[in-house]
Amino acid sequence: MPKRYLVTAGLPYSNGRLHVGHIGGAYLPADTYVRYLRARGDEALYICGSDDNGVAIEISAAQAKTTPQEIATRFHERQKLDFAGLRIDFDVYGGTHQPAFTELHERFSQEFFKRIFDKGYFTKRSTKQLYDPKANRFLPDRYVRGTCHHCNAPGATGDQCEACGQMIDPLLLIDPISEITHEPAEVRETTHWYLRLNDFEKPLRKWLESKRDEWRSSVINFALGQIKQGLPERAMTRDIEWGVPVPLDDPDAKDKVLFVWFDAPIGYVSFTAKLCEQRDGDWRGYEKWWSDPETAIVHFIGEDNTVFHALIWPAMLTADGRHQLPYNVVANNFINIRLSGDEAKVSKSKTPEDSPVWIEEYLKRFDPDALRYYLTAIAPENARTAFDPRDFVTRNNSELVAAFGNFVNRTLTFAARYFDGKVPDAAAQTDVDREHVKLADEALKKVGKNIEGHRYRLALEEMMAFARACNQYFGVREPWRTRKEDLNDCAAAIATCIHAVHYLAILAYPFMPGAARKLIAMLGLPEETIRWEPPAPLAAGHPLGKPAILFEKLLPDCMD
RNA sequence: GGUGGCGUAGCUCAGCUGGUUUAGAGCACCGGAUUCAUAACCCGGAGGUCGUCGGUUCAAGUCCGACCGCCACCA
Repeated sequence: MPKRYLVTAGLPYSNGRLHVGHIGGAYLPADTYVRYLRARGDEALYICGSDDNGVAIEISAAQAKTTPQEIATRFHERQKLDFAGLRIDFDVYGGTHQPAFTELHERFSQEFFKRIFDKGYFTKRSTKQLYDPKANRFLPDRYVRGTCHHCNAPGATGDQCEACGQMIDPLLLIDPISEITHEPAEVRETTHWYLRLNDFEKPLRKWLESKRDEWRSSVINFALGQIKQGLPERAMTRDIEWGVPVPLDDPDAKDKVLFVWFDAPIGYVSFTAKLCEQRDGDWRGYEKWWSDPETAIVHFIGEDNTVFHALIWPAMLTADGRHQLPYNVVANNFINIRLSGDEAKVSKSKTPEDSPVWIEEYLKRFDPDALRYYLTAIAPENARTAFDPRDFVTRNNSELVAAFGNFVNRTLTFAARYFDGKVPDAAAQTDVDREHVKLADEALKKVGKNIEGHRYRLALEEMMAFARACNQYFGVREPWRTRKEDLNDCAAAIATCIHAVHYLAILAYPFMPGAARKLIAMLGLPEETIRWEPPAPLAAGHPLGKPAILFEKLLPDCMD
């Protein structure tokens, strides 16, 4: 058993707004996991931050006639607010090019690169690439257009021809034009450093095989499949200005930066170091988290990042040799959206700007916990799923409001009205009552086990199954009847229901921290009492807080 | 073309290493009961030859093969 956990979620790229798919895919399950670990009593850190480097931000900035730094910082701040609004609580939210983090991050990245270089794992090689003489820069494939060398159709981009659907070799494109300046592009020679991933095939395969029982099979199968096909060399440097300068004393390294995917995962390490510096005044504290084998490092990512987290990053770590490999890589698929019946990807241009699938918009109008609940319920753990606004409303109303919230509400209003807002005496508890408490214990175990296995959907269902069982129990015990016929029996039933509410607060905490907090307050308890263990029954006479609506009911068309 | 995934009630999906399941849940639907509760809750009912065909097995949504249909990634 690991002694402590370091949890990361894939760094969001800071050139756009966050939507529900981002959250449900990585940040929310990771947050849920960390909350659970802490409630269980484990030491855990949750590390994240923005990925600020790379050509896309450089080009966004050029188009918006501003600087890459301005773009990166603007979206960094907005994304940070989105996370906070959803109660996704990182211990540190860094950024690979944010003022407070840049210095440490560049140093870590450059030293990392240098150590791998010194060990001889890079191959230096020249290639030809398209160049925009007016913009004075090499052009990524997407930023070139020309006539297709397969079918002679105009307007093909450097990666694909829309007319014939074939892949384009940008160097063969006829009359290539830069998308940046709309001037003709020319071929120039450039030099890059390639990481020989094939050098690591054997250790990576062995390591992945050892994870077969623990990891999601899709991640293992994908990674092993890539190794089987043979890992290629990959360029770890780029011809752009915005990024971490290549730290080599070589004229060919001038004006080049590290490939974003080289420095981005190092962000996990440099942000940890920054956090240690902020907390304890010494950045070196990060070693406890990254080098001590008693720490388990768990990466949460979207499916598109699998190759980097399961192969390239582990290869980098192996080459460097100073840190341990990930304990688990939890990859989720994408979440599409279903608007007016059609399923589609969230898109900056096609998704309406004020659609609640954008987190900024959602938070203006709705409860963060409702979204956390729904995104966990549709978590894309085995396959892509779709965010459907109408389904969101239905599940909010029929599950959170009608089942979970209703049980809490009927229990606490009953206690407020007929027992003076105090916990009644449970002395007359029956076997039925004790059975119900046993069911609660089982729910706690099952939900915990499923979270440990990264089966969040199932875990949430188990929580809801218990909430439903609570309503059944309430119906069986009929306190509204026994109140008039046998007050002691009624008291025992309501005391048991209050105990069950306490269980629900604990069960809900990893998924819906806000609701859990409200429940704890309604139970008249101090906030810090949430521990993932069977709660002691509240003493008879314990004063309860004021009952309040836990989840708001939504109108069917409120998301339209 | 290669690789991986998916195809189970009207809808959204569970069913992990084959045998207590006569195939499950939620929603929607129908009937009933109840009044503590945000017309919420509770009980009952209806609804599926588990994509198709073949195979392995005492036993297959669950394993194997072929095929059909969707999707993603790679070429």
